Amino acid sequence: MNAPARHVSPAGEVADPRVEALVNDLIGAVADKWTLLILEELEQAGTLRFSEIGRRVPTISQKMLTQTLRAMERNGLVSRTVHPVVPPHVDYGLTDLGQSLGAAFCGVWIWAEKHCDSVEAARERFDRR
Amino acid sequence: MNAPARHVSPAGEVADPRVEALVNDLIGAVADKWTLLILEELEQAGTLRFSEIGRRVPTISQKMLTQTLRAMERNGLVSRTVHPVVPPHVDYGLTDLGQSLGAAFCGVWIWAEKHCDSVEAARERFDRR
DNA sequence: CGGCATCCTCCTGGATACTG
DNA sequence: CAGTATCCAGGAGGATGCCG
Repeated sequence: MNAPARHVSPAGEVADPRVEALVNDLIGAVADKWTLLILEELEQAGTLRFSEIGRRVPTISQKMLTQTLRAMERNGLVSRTVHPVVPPHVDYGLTDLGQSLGAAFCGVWIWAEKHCDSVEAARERFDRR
Repeated sequence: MNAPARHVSPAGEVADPRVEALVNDLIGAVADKWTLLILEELEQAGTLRFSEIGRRVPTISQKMLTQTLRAMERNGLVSRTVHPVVPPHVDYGLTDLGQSLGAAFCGVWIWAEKHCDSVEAARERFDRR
């Protein structure tokens, strides 16, 4: 995901271009389908094992699961705890940063739930041409 | 974007599976990099022409611009007004639905601005291995 | 169990050229 | 100006197999 352009914060002031590139990049990294779904699951459950997350997000392949978890870990959103036992046991949980992101996305989930009918209606109207 | 699994709303109650699929699909449709950036621009400017949006989001190709605007229009997020003059003049603006989505994403932008340093730090820590 | 490596396919998305 | 059409490369992402 490359880093696009200019952004003026909701507060109104124009951001320094360096920060801005970072922010846009960050939005791209974080506003990802799998990231969002995993974030949701971890927020609900607190802590989950690798395979548990897979079960809760059935449409994700384990490749994407690994990949997404790794990216989230790199971005400081999740913590990964390996218990040195056989068979292996790895727990994933949200960091404080991850939890704050979950809270930030809460508004979007609510929006989606509230307006999914409107969107569906809009789609049908649009498609009828 | 296919439609994944189960979702429990922030309010806590388990959603009806039909709504749920829609919501997840909606998240996928809406949590898209270009959609977010265009949403931001239209929210700031109120109304923009096709080429003006392109100028404000320099990294977007005009193909993706057309495509994303069309999808947003279909989802009822933007309204498209064609002025029948030569040369053509087309205005794009947010609908009420689009504005409400912009408001919902506001929290995410703020999060990104507030925590981009933490994320960068986390990345450096992670990469140092 | 929780991965990583490999292979292979498809779709996204960029570049370019053409039109009303 | 605001698109549509075409071509093409690269990356996303699924399937499978192996390892600690």
